[in-house]
Amino acid sequence: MDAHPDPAGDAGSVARQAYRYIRERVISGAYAPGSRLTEEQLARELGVSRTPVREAVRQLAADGALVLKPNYGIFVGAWSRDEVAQLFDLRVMLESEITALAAANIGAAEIAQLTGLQDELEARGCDLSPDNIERIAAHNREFHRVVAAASAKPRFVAMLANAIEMPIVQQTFRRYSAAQMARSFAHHRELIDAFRARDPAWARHVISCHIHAAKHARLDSDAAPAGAAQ
Amino acid sequence: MDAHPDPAGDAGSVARQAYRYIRERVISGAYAPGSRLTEEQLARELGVSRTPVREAVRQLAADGALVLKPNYGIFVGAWSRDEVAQLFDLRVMLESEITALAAANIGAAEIAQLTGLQDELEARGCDLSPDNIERIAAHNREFHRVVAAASAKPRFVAMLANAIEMPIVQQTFRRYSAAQMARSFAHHRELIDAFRARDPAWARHVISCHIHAAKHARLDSDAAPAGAAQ
DNA sequence: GTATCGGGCATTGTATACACGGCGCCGCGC
DNA sequence: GCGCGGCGCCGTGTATACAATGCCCGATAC
Repeated sequence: MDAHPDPAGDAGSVARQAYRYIRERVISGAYAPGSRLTEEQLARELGVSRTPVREAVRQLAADGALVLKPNYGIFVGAWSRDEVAQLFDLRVMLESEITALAAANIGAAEIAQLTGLQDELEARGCDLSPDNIERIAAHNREFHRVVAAASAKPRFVAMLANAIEMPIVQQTFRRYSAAQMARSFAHHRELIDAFRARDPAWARHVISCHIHAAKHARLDSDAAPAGAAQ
Repeated sequence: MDAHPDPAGDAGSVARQAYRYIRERVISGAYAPGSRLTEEQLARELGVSRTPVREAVRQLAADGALVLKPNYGIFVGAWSRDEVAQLFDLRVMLESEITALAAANIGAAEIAQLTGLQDELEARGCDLSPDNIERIAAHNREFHRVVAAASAKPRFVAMLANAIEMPIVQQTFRRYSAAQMARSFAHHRELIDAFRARDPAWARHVISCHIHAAKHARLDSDAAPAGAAQ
């Protein structure tokens, strides 16, 4: 894996690469929730020494992706169904306020940007294959990021979002049905309309619906995961 | 206080000590905002090697207390007046919701606990000497932590609070006048009464006032002292 | 005088070696 | 057979050595 260390596109330090690698494995479920890891094993997997691995692991522990037991071990984070539900409730609070702010402050350029993003999103939306889902998720994050930027407090909103992102992103969005995806897109469209109307209250309620729907999609997909391949 | 989501490492660990030491120096202003630090200097100050210092520094960067420039240096976090104001606005959002939840869920035991804390707080309140201020601040944090615990989502609320704590705690609360302190205490008392009445709306508005007052106290205290250079 | 290029140096980034501490296992005693 | 204490192994915690990187600043050309 490090045998081909892209000479030109050194996409960051080794520690950063390790961070992304481990994070990806945690999110995708390759490391089972609650399971134990060791620094040395990760170092071997990545073909690097323990030092950058330690750095990545500490960072992921701060994100909540891993839990460290001092002088003992590293464990993959695990959240109960109830905790995930709590987290979505918190997200409703946060994003409602942020989106209302955005509706009051947003400019025409940003609305156009959101429209463009949503066009691309829907162009891809028909294909639900795993790797395309990944691209859709990325676009979706970008959409929400632009909304956060329009709230006039982008830096701190990002910090908050980061603090609670991990338990939510783990496995989310990968199991959306076509109907759920369609509803999600409809919410985005309605949100853009609310922005065009500069109507904070409308925007607030749209985003509330959006996240509530996501919450239940997630909880349902946790409950009935049998069929899908990992 | 075990519930405190402090970064990994047991209390005696060198890395943990380094974390607390540097954090304290940043908060107290011993390291001026925006100034540059080096790992080696910090290691010498603490009498340890760079390794645990690096760990502490990374943690503090995640907290927002420090800013790292890759391959170059470590800088103490600095926030503009406007950013601090934004942060307090965000806190109003968050704590309003959390406090309203707490008002709906809180039990008699927790109300008694808050009352006890507030009694202690006011017993100390007359003395505004710097080291006593520190104790008052600790009690104040504990008060708000108990409220968060009553919101039925303590773990994630703590994560959120942690994410935005640093720019606020830096220098805050140290310059409260006697009148401001008295008002703060009055808010706490009123909040307890709102909890007794199980009135979420009342509690929400009390905490809003509380944080708005804190915001302006902080902004004024930033403006007043000799540091007019910035 | 000013802009640009290149070498030196300070500082971070990574690897390796060693120390410390906890957990589990085995043997002993009861 | 069961509980308890010492011992060894495994894994993290810390120190040190070396490599790589980016800024600072002087030299040089225009």
